[in-house]
Amino acid sequence: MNDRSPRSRLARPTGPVLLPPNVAAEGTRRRILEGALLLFAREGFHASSMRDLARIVELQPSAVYVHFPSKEHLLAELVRAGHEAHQGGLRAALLEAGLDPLDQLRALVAAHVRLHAAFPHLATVVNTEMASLSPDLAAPGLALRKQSMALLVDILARGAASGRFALAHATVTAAAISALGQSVPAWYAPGPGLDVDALVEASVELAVRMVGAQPGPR
Amino acid sequence: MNDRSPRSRLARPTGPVLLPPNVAAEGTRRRILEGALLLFAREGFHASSMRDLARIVELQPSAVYVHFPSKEHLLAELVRAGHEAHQGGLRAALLEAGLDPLDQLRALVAAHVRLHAAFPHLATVVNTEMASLSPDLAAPGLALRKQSMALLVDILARGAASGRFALAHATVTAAAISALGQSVPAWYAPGPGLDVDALVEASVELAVRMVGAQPGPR
Amino acid sequence: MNDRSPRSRLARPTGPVLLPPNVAAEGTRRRILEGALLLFAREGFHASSMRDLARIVELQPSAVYVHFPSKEHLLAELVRAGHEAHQGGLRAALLEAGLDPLDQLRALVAAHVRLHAAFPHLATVVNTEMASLSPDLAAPGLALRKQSMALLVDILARGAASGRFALAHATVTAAAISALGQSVPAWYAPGPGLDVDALVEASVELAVRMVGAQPGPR
Amino acid sequence: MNDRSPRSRLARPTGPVLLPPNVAAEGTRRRILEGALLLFAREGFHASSMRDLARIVELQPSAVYVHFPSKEHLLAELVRAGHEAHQGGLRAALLEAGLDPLDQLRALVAAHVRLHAAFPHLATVVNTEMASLSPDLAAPGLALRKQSMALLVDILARGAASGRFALAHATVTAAAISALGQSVPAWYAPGPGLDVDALVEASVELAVRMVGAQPGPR
DNA sequence: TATGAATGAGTCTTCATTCAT
DNA sequence: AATGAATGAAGACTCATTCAT
Repeated sequence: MNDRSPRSRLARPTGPVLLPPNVAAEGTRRRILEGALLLFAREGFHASSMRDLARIVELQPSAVYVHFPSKEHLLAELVRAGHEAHQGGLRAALLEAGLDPLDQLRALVAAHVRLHAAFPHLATVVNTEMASLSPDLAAPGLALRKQSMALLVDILARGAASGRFALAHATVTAAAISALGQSVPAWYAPGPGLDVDALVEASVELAVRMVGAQPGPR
Repeated sequence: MNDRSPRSRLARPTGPVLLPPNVAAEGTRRRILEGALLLFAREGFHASSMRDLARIVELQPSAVYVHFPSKEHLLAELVRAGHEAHQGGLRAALLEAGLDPLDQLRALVAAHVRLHAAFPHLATVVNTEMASLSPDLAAPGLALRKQSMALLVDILARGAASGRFALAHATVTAAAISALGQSVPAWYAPGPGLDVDALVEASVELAVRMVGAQPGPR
Repeated sequence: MNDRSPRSRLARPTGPVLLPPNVAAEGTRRRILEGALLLFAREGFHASSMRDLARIVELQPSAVYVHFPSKEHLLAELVRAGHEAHQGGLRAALLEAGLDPLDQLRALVAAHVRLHAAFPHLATVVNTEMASLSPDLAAPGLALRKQSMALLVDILARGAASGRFALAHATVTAAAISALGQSVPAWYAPGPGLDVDALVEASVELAVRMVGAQPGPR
Repeated sequence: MNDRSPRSRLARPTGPVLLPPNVAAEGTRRRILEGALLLFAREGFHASSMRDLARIVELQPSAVYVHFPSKEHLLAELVRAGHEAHQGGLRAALLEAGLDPLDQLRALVAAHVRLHAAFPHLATVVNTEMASLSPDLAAPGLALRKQSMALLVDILARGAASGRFALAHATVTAAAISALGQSVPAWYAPGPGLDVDALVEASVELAVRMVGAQPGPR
């Protein structure tokens, strides 16, 4: 899972995988993206300077512009990648789930939480720095985000309609489940105390409780 | 939706109450604090310039420094006020609740959510910009935050110990309940569709479900 | 010689006498002058702010303007006082000396050095900060300075003409004697190792040697 | 009196040599250093702004920071260069002098005065603006200064011990000789009236008289 | 006589970005 | 693909000074 292969002595191994597999970038371009991700996640977009980034990736500031046209485009690329990975992860999970809304909820929440645990930096940047994007560059992400939320809302609606869920309040429940995942990068660090699978399992259980799942058909 | 009534030019009405009652500032100092709150919440601390702030409060940038020694101190003051209001709100709620952990949970969650709904700008700033504070200025807030979390964790622990709660996982549950309130400013706006009381009620219900509350003693 | 009398509890005794007797200022005005003297001597005129000064004299910056119209006028006052004290000191010394150029030289150098040892802060300010004065405010000081130099040059000239001195070079000698005194504040601090009288005596001896004094008439 | 010959607009002739040979800087970096030297010498460090400097060297203020990290570092570089040139000049002179303290004194004073006459701007900055340096940046210069003074003090001590000198007072004599050179930039300008060689010769003679040199061995 | 709030110009420095090489 | 020098705007903050009280 960690593909660090021996590289030239100039290589700067990045340790854990920071970017999801849907990011195609390689070489310097990828290093810049990873540096920006780390930097933006740690300092925030506006507190990060191109000089800081250049230092991290051991390049001159001007060299960054060979690969990305602006600081904002860097952020846009990360936000886009993050949203697509998220959306892709949710859709893939739903595809493997059956038609039962409860199964679908379990699958969706598991994927949602797992993604936030696996890519905490990216999730942080996506969730806290999208406001720093101009409307044009933010639009695609916003659309994906809306779709992801719709996925959850739809499951809740169908579960409620079928009597499978006893919702306290659809919107509030959706928000709570969404927040459950989004808050993960803020507090969770994988470790012996709580591994990712246990985190996911507990989160799923909480979601199931929140929707007031009724005894199933079977 | 904008209820600012026509007043004298000098009045500079601030519309809704932005700052909790524990903020003692008056006059220009208060106006600066409110302007900073609005600005920091909307743009983020690092994206907000003292020039912007000065423009908002209709002062020269240098005049802001008559009242606050630095931009960071402005943020620190807001963060401090926010944390104290939050802590105070939680403690007051607990004081009125009985000894039953479930009652305490209800009271705590209600206060937590209500505060986030009543002071969304302040909550946003406190939750997203504390990292912009130097360790010295951040410390008091961090301490309060820890205490607030301990309040919740403690209730969960006592409820679990007494058999009143059937927790899926204490830490995850605490995080989920905390996130439930913290996410409110990001999506909720009081309106006919969902008033604050309904939001609070639904939130409390979700928390109760999350802890797996068992039929009470009586 | 130190006239510190008991004053109100607000009084801030200034310790050693910083200003020569020809400075008439009293009360707050004097305290400001002394504070400015200390500050300008320590930090330099341009590195000293009115806020710093106000802090030193425990006043608000605006209160300083009640006594002096500007920062530059403060400096001008000090420079004027310094030059007048210097000039006065030299003239008084000459008055007591006889007609012999060597006696006059002794008297002049003694006064010159003694004044620099007695009022080192003032001498420092006068010698290093006069360039910070606008031509208008600098003019009186410049004139006095010229006169003081003329006093020395004249003695040298008369001594040379009468065969009493065997000068190496009139201008260079005058400069060296002048510098001999002016450098005192930079290195000398009264103490057991070298008291003022010894400093003065040694300095006079050096000057006498520099002019190549010949065996006297008698 | 102004010998700048007509050259291309871009040449920005600097006229006389302002910096000693031990300053390696070239191109823009050197121009900045020279501009800063002129400016600091004329206005004083604190009265000189980076804008002023940028205007002098025909650059944007920000471009100065490409070459020097701060205004203070500019000063530090000048002070360092000045001290090293001074120290180097003194040592070189002593190397060529024999073992006789009187010869050594002559050599030392000649070098001391000649350097101050040759690089008056640098000497001015070194002597008057070192106090504007933070302790860290001032330390190297302070150390060199101490060594230079020790060179003189040592010669005096040896001359006195050997009976070659009849000192009035070692410390005062050393201070006077030192001041003799340091005061040069304040009053001396090379010209037909007094050329550098004559200045040096006269200065050496004054120093010789000050130490009370006795008839030599030969 | 002194204060507290305010001003407008200025401080040093950093920013994202460009461009010739 | 990358550099080093440069730009012009903007950053936070300080300055000397004013003025109503």
